[in-house]
Amino acid sequence: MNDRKQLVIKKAHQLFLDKGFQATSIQDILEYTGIAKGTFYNYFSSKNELLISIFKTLHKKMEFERNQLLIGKDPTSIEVFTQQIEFQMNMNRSNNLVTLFEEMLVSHDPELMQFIKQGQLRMVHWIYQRFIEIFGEDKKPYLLDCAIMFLGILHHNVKYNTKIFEHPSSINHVIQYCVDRITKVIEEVSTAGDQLLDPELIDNRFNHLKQQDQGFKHNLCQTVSALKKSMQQDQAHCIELLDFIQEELLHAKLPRKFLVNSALHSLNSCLNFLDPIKLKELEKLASAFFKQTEENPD
Amino acid sequence: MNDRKQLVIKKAHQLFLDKGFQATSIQDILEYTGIAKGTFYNYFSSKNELLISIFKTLHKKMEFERNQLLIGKDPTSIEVFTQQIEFQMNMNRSNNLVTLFEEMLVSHDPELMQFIKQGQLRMVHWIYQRFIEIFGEDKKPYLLDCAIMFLGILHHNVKYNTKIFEHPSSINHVIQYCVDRITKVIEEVSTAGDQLLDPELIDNRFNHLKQQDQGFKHNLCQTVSALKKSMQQDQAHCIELLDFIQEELLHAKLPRKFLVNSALHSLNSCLNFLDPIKLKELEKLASAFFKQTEENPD
DNA sequence: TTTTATTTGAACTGTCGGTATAATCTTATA
DNA sequence: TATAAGATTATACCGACAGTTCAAATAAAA
Repeated sequence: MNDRKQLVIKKAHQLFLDKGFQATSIQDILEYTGIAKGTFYNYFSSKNELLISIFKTLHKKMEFERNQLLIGKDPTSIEVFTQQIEFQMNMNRSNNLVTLFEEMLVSHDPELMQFIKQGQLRMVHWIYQRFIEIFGEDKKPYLLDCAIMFLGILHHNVKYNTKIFEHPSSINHVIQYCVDRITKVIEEVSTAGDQLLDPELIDNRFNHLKQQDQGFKHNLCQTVSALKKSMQQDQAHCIELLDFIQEELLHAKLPRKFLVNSALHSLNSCLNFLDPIKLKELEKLASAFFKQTEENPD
Repeated sequence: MNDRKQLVIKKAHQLFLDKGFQATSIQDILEYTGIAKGTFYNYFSSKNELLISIFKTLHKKMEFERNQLLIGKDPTSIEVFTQQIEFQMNMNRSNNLVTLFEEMLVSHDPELMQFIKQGQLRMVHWIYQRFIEIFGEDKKPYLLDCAIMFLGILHHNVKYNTKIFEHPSSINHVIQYCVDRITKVIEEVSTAGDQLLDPELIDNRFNHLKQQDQGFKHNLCQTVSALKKSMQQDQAHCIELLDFIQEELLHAKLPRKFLVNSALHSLNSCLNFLDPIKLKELEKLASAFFKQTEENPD
């Protein structure tokens, strides 16, 4: 994407944060960014499309950094999840995304509506998947409900703490409270066996994307963290190597096969510290991964 | 309020439900209602003010009927509360109030923003007060948090059940689920002793109502007891009437105006026993009371 | 019938999102 | 370096909109 266009996105974002989307006219954007009207309509076919561009940019950034927080951490740890939520809420707040989202809902533009609905679903789905990792597969039937309720509790508590009562309590405190609550609710709801929505509803929507990928991701994280746990002593360089492999396979645009293989080779010389079975599993995962990406390079 | 104006409010409401607020032009309203532009601006100073009028009308109706559901029922019963919520959610849904609310949030009109904030606070406050009745005064420190969370859970669950997944489960089922959940959360949170917001925050916002209410209470008791003292002889039926009025005005959920007026009328035929000045005062108090409750039924 | 209040409807202002286009500037290539 | 292709600018324009104004028409009250 053009640098200039990128700049327009950034500056328009600033304007929207200050004045709101509806209240910002295209003329405002032209003056603030210093481009001409013609250029604007070269970049974006409408004001709505500009808004979508802003959102896509932010969304990518958020997903990337949110996943970055998982690297080298235990995916089953609730504390890591809390940190991820904290990060996202802080980003939401500093970017006033909530307001922008609300404005999008109003637009009556079907494309925009679809986009926002997708975004909300992705968020629910992400929380749902993380809950499965954290609370275990056996709680799964209740975790879609709980993901939805968690978002409800979180947003309402944050809203009333900050906006309505202007309470000075830190947002992290509110988040911790919400995580504590949903943890108990998950316990309660799964012993009561009370289900509202079948998780298949959301599984079906997302598994066309990358069911095998989700499985792969899960297996990879599991295997890596199992390996870490299996270490006899604290082997800093082993941890570094494992983190690197996880990072490269999960988040790199173009994972470098030779580096991963080299890292695996190095790990093999630490067999006295590591569980050899799990290491074999990791090697299998990596080779399967590269086989698949070589067959299907997109 | 003018009948014609009332009709405009009703028809404009229909239009807003069909097309949305922003998407409905004033011209649309003029054509649909058959009034002239001049008339419109005689009735409402702007489109926003029309929206506020619509909301006030609906809000009054909702509060009235919601409180109607309590008459003769046990206010501590959770089932009655559930019915009240069901009624409100069904009214919300059939009137698409949620969408209208969202559109209001966007307007950037400070008056509108203030109005909606007030409305949301009143809803939270009502739930908070009902929770106190249902779960007891001892749980009070946690019930503001729980009222907020209940609304969060409820709205999110309803949204995802109906809008996003278009799940055919009845809304009453969803509501029951949410009530069950919050009941357990209240238990859990009060044994854990975990508080986020001090209920004083909302008590303080609404006690100005109570304060003027307190003044009224005081005057009423003073006047009634003065009347009793002013009686020349022991007039049992006068005392009964006075007690009835006091009781009805102070403690009835929905004081019956016609009964109070009838009682006052009867008392007027006892003027030879009663202080006429004090009786006039009592009549003034009663009429002021009903005037206020009709304007502001809560 | 006269007075008073309400309603009408058209003309007007100014802003908006979006279109169209001719003129100007950049950049890459021949 | 010259020139063609593409990007950018500036400006005029369109229809739709919210909101204003006001004199004339109409209805209601006296």
